Amino acid sequence: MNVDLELAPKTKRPAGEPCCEPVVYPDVDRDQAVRMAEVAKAIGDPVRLQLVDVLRRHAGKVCVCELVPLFDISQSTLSHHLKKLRAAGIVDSERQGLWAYYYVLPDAIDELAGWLA
Amino acid sequence: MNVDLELAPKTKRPAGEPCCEPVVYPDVDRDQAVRMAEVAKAIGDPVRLQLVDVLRRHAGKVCVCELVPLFDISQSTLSHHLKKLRAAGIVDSERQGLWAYYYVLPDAIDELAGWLA
DNA sequence: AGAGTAGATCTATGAACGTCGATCTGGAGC
DNA sequence: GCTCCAGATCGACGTTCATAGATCTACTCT
Repeated sequence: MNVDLELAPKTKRPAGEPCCEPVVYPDVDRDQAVRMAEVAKAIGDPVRLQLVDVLRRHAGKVCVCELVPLFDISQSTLSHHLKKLRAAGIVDSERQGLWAYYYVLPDAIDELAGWLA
Repeated sequence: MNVDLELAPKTKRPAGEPCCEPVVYPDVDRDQAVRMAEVAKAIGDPVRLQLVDVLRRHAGKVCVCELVPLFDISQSTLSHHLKKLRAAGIVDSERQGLWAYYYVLPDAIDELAGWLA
C-alpha cells in the first residue's frame, strides 16, 4: 500500500508495443494522501456533508439543538456524526452550560480543496 | 435523514435564554449532498486518492499496468479501487487490446471542488 | 491450436460503518 | 436536595468496506 518511488515500475512486456513508456508518479505523498482521504471520508456521508455545509455557511458557532431538527435522524446518530467530523479535524465544539456549539476548523478542508482545485 | 425546509426547527426552550435564535439551513439540497458525498467517499481512501492524483496529473489515459507497481496492493485490489472510482463517475476506462487505460472525468470532482472552495 | 498475459470478477474474511434505543453525564432551576 | 433537559456514550444490529487468492475472460503471439 506504500508508494515506492525507488522501484522501477517496469513489468516485463510481452514483446513489442509497450502499453506506455512514461511512468507517472503521484504528486501527493502517502502522508498527505492519508490525511486528505480521512477528511474526504468524513464528508463522504450526505448527513455529514450537509452538516459541514451548515456550519461553514454560519459565521459563528451553531448549537446542536439547531442541527437536530434539520435531519431525519436520531439525536444519538447526529452526535455520532459530529464526533466523526471532530475526529477528522473538520470541526470543533465548545460547551456553554447546557448547550454545545460546533464550528468549522477550515484548515483540514482547505488542504483537500486545494488539491481538488 | 431528509432535510425538511418547511418544518420550523424550533424546539421548546426551557425558559429564558434560547441557545440561538437564527436558524441556519443547508444550502446544498439532499440530491447534491448525496452526489457529492458519493464522490468524497470514493476519494476517501488513500490508494484511491493517489490514483486520482496520478490520473489527474497525467494528461491522457494511463494504462493499468503502470498503476499496479505504484502501490503495495494486489492487482485485484487495485482493480476493485478503479471500479469504485468508475462507479462514482470520477474516472472512466477504455480497452485497447490487452490493456486498459483509465482517465479522469472532471465533472464529478469539479462539483465537489466548487462546493469546498 | 496452444501458451502466455492483462485485467476483471468471484469468494471469503475481518474491520469499519450508519443507525437506533437506552443509558450516562453534568449543568439549570426549583 | 430533586427534577428536567442537552448532549455524549454504550450496546446491538445489519450493511458496506478493503483486502487477498483463485478463477475467468479476452486478447496476442508463436
